[in-house]
Amino acid sequence: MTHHLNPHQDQAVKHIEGPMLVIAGAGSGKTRIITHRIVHLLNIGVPAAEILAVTFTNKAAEEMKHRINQLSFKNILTCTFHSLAAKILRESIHLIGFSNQFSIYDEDDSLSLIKSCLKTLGYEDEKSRVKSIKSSISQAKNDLKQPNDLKADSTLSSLDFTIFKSTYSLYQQKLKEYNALDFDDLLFQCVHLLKTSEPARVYYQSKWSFILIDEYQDTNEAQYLLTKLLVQKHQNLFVVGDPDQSIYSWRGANIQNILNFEKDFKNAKVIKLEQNYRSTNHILSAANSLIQKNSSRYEKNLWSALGDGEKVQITTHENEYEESRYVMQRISSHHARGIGYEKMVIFYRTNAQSRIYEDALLKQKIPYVIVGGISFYQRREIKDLLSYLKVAISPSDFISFSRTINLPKRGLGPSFIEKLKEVSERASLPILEVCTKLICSPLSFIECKLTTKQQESLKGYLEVIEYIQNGAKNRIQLKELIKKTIEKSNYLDHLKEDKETYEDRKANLDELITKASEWDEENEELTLEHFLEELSLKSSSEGKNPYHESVKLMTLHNGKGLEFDVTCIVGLEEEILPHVNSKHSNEELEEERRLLYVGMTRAKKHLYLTSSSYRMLWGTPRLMEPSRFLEELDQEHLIYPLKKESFFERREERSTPALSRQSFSEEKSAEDEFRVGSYVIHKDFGKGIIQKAYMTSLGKTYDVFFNDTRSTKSLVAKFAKLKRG
DNA sequence: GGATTCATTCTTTTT
DNA sequence: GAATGAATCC
Repeated sequence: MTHHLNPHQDQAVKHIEGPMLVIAGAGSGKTRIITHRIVHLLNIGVPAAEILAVTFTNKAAEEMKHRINQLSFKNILTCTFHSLAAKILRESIHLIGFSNQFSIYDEDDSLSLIKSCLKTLGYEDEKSRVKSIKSSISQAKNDLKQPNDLKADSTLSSLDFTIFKSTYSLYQQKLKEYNALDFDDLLFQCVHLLKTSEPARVYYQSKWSFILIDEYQDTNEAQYLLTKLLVQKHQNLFVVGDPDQSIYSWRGANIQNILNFEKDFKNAKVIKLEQNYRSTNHILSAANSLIQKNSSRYEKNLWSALGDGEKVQITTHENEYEESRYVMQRISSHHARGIGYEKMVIFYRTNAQSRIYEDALLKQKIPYVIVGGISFYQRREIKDLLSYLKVAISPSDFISFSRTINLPKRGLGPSFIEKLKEVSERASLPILEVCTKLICSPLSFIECKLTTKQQESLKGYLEVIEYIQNGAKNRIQLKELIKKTIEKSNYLDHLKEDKETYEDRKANLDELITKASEWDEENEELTLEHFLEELSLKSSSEGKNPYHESVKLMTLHNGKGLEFDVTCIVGLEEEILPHVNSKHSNEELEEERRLLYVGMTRAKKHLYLTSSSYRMLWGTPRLMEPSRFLEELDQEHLIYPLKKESFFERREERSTPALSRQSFSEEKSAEDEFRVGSYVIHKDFGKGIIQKAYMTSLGKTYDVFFNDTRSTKSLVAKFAKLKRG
């Protein structure tokens, strides 16, 4: 950005003491305000060590550090809430009775722990609900509720509640036993620490006299309390956010935190930044017209001095292939006219939608990068290897132990693990120690009869672990440590079992080694613990070179904070955006609207909103309805390049039976009572939609997709008495 | 104990 | 349609 600070920005940057809230609309120079304010603080003599900048993602934290470094040589702590909490707990968690060498469990780790808890409690049948239990636990922790604080909720049946409560309880007990914290615990325990330990509170409250928080609208209860605890002494809290871009309520984010800022912090100053430096006006006005449909918001109106620009282009296509072809065409055409691929983005609501665009881009030989998605550190081979390191550091970490003990196959399968677990629980010994005892003094744990072969392989495993432990102690280079771990464990044997993926996975391991050697160079006194911590908190595999000449593909959630010349938002259909699961409540619906708003406001010059009439969804072809959000956009900023008649006439046309062009149906349906796309009601199955109409030996037959069961049934007309829906 | 096949489930977003 | 889990067979 080349502009100077406008008066509002200047006021924010020059602010020094006391709480301040900056409501920063999309494209109003949010990050710029934070970085400039930090530099301003440094310039007036605030020591770098007293400034703390908190962001929401690792990417944002790194970006901020980078931008500060462009303006100043001083080193400022920029981190995410989670990494801040991890840092604090590493130093001080012993004050509340945990070991400072805890492991951090990611989503997968905690899921498998919850699974095993359910099993222990005898709820075998509840396996399908692991995920919902996980999210309930997560929700409870975000609200800082321990198992005993829970009250039966009207939404849960009493049995469900019992299951939930006891599982949560056992899960916490196991985490402590395994010396592990999950993501939510990092925040939870950190708040707990600051609340209960006076010395910790005093220490951390005076450590940072200036705290800045980005994306404040996304804070949850735990993050809010952590913030409050940390700023209590100095009250120099500077938060920046935009309520209209709050898109993480499903993760516990509480929009009230930003809306109540003035009440929470006495004498808070508020500044609104409403000038947008990113988009041209048709785009901006269209986005404004959408977000104004939300009822609960902090009123503001963005404006831009960048001219009218182009109207927002709306198109509907026959099916998702046509849709992707159109997007390809637009991308190529802009590229031909001189816009680099890296300035273009394709946004979708769900990750599952990315595949068709990958295929299309591959076919067109257009370079692309998927941003977000399956992260490098969540790949199986990487997690396996890191688990080896984790067990070595944290010998009670049962989850990492059971992940690695039989990789490669050592003849030490589930039943062996089960037995060990029992012994370890009964003797309350770390799982690794049980193994050592088993080898050194086999008589003391008689129940575990091992074959000689098993003993040998267990010995082999322990040697690997021992090697890692010694290596860590003697500060061997990480690169060396990882290389040797792969060698000594014969892990590659395991990968070789799947020849298809072997090369890829091996390449990933090589990349891990490369990353490790980069770490070795960057930081001499880096310990293995630090390395593991950093990796467990990092989910995005930020591309090697972010400015690479390639089209970006990502979910709308991943788009926050970015901007693109050419922005395509695809799949604008009911059930996708807004997503099916968000349609029950108005709050969730408003969040979907904000999500689209975030996507639209990424666009600088060209914005495309596309949709399909038919789409393969959950394995079956479905007739899709255009997203309600399209109707909410102010018409004067839109254009429908593919059709002469307006989009709404098309919509009319499609809801009448005279549907002539259907790629998924047969033409025979012309004289039938129901046609493809008609809504019907079945007395047992409820409301449905005709997907296919055809003749069989039994007569007219329809394939009907039923909303209630989300499945398609083939029904013979004369037996199934279908009514018009 | 291990591998293969079959079946079922669940499809949102992520630190 | 993918990915996980259970059942079955070696």
